[in-house]
Formats: sequence, structure tokens, C-alpha cells
Amino acid sequence: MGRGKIEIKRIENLSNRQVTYSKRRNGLIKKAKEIAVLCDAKVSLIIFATSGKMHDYSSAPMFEILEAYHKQSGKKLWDAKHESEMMERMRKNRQQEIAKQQQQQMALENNVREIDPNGYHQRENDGYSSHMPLAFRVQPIQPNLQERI
Amino acid sequence: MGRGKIEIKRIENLSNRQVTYSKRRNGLIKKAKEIAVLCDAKVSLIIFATSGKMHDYSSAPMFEILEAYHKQSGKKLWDAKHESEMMERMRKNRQQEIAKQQQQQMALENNVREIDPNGYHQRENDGYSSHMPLAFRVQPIQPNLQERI
DNA sequence: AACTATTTATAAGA
DNA sequence: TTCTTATAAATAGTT
Repeated sequence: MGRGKIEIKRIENLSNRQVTYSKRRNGLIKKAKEIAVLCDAKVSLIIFATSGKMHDYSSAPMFEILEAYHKQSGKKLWDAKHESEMMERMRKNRQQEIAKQQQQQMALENNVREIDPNGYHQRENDGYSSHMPLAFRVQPIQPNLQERI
Repeated sequence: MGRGKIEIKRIENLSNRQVTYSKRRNGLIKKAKEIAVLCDAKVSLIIFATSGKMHDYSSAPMFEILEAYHKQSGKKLWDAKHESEMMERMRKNRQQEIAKQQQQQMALENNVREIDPNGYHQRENDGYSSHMPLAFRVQPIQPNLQERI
């Protein structure tokens, strides 16, 4: 979609890759927002650049989407005990989180965030994504998988 | 992008909404794959239709991306004790998961999945997404801080 | 599902 | 990085 057609393979030139990343990341987030609105879909999008910087968008509280993902994925990660504790926490923070989300959505039309991996100063508290509960695998970690800088 | 321009607002007609959802969901996943390849980015995309059906794509094991998301989000969800237990589990299953991912990537060029909310038969075990652990935050929420549109 | 007229995204270039 | 613009790609309405 541009002055020339390109092959879908890693862009070797760093500068070009960064520019393309920036443009396409914005485009992707825009599309994610559009489908969420047009089709009343719930969308969760998380993107990490090789630099480590992250951008994300979610049409509803991230935890809610991840929770649904978890459920549909079907497997149990935590044993019943842990699962139970987790649910207690989730319920407890649910109202607060929902309220936040609503505030945020009214305040701005998009909730894209950029977070500096080297420090938290850039993100402070965004008000809701922070509460987002995360899913953890009970599974193993993978060594150098994400450090591709 | 079509015979006519449309407003970005919920499509009321169910049939049209479903058709648009299907087209755009495919487009969104395609774009997510492209940016992952072109820019060597890590992407996690989860989409739920109003019907409850889910589609997702991740350029790396979902748990890895969510784990990174969790870390960058900065807040602690679990107290040290839980965090610790989780890490034990993660380390324990590490090798197994890595193997799964590799198999999966070799077996197919894309890892888009469709899951029927009414039953697990559709997804069987994909080998890794199911194990995805969930992270839950316990932290408080802070209002608009990083919303930079 | 297919087919196109159009809109939209974006690769190059400035 | 931001703006411009020619072109590729996505997709809305139609068949």
C-alpha cells in the first residue's frame, strides 16, 4: 500500500523498519478500534517493538478480555485453590476497574499507551490497565525468545 | 474502503455486522502478522465477537507476551509469595513449552484459532495457548495519566 | 462467496 | 520525525 509493493519479510534497514513499525502500529490500532465499534467486538491488542517499547489497546478492561480468553482457552492454569483466590481479587476490584474504564473512554477516544521498559516514570498509573489482571502460565518460561532487539 | 464511506459506529443490522466483522477480523489478523514479520515485533491480538466466539493471533507464545505486558504494566498483582510460586511453576514447565512452540511454528505458518464458546471440541489442545497463565493485578487504579491519544 | 468501485493504508520521497 | 502523494490493499455495497 504505497509507492511500491513490498514483500512481507523482515525489513533489514533499521531506520526503515522503525518508520514502518510506527506507521503500521498506528494503522493496526486504528483498525482494532474500528472493528470494536462497528461490530461491537471486544478486542485486546498488545504490541512490542524490538526496542522493548510496548503499545496496547483494549476495547474493554484488559483483564476482562484476558479472563475471557483464559476461559475459552479451556485449560486450567492454576489449581482450584489459586483460581479461587484469583477470582476473589478480581471480583473485589471489578467495580473500580469498570468505573475507571468508563471514565477513560469518556475522557478520550482512544486508550493507546506507550510504556518505557526502562522505567515506570513514563506510565505512572493509567487508571485501569494497571489493574488488569494478568494471566500467568503455570507453564515454563522460554529463554531468549523475546530479546531480539 | 469500499463502495461507500461508512461512519465508525455500531452497525445495527445483524447480518451486515457479521459480514463486516468477518472481513475486518481477517484484515486485522493479517495486518498483525505483517507487522510482526516486517518489523520483528511481538504481537498479541484477541478478538471476541458478540456471539462469544473468539479469534486470536500471537506472534510468540501468548503467555510470553502477556508476561511481558504484565511486567511493563509495572504493578504487582500478586504478593511476593504468589509470585514466587508462579515462578517455580514457570521454570518447571519451561522446556515443554518451548518444544511446543517450535512444533507449532513449523507445523503451520499461522496460529489463528477459532474457539467455540459452547464447547472445547473445536480447539483440542494447541499445546501452548491453553497453558497461558493469567496475571491479576491487585493495584489501585490511577486516573488519566498516559493517555496521549 | 465473488465481484469492483471506492476508500483507506502506506512505501517512498521530500 | 512529519508531511506529501502515488500506489497497493482493504473493504462496503452489490450480485
